[in-house]
Amino acid sequence: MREIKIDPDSAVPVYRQLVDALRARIESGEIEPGRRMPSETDLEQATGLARGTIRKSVETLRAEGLIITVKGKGSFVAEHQDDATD
Amino acid sequence: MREIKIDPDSAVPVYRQLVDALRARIESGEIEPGRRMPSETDLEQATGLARGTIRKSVETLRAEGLIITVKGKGSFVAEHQDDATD
DNA sequence: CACCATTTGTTCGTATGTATG
DNA sequence: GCATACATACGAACAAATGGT
Repeated sequence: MREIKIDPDSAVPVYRQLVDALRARIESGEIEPGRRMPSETDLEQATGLARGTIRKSVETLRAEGLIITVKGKGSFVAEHQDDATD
Repeated sequence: MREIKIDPDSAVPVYRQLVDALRARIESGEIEPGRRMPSETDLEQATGLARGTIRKSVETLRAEGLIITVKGKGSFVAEHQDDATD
């Protein structure tokens, strides 16, 4: 896992910073639809954050519909349904 | 497996208590270098702890260099290299 | 060879306690 | 009180390596 820079002194909560970083990777296409996201353990190492915090970030992405999560397997970038109504 | 007493109400985390108990068995020579450690399942029964907790203890011993682990086989007391510089 | 039991490895789900701002 | 964040702990599903039948 590549390092993910988190600023613990920022006014932006660290879990939010991680949400933004992961969303950027998804929306840029760096992690393609159907591909697996880094595991929670990977993200712990990449960020230095606690697992509970990682999970809060991942849950946010899930709530946004950007990923789906399967127990025992991991989280995967949603195949979607781009939000564009166009 | 002989029972391993764990005090869930102790200020010492239960995974730490297990680390200490296992380290004592190794350092006393009760489990000799090269011999296999109790399996995770054995330790679950001997302690009543969850497997994740057992694994955390075992990982600590591994990090300390006291044991080596082989997937599908088990963990074995390291042949070492006593830390004594003597 | 196929099958199965044992064993460790990986991953997510949930809950509790503590501390800080 | 509430949100954030860390550590601990239990539970569950899935995966892979090993060894014996």
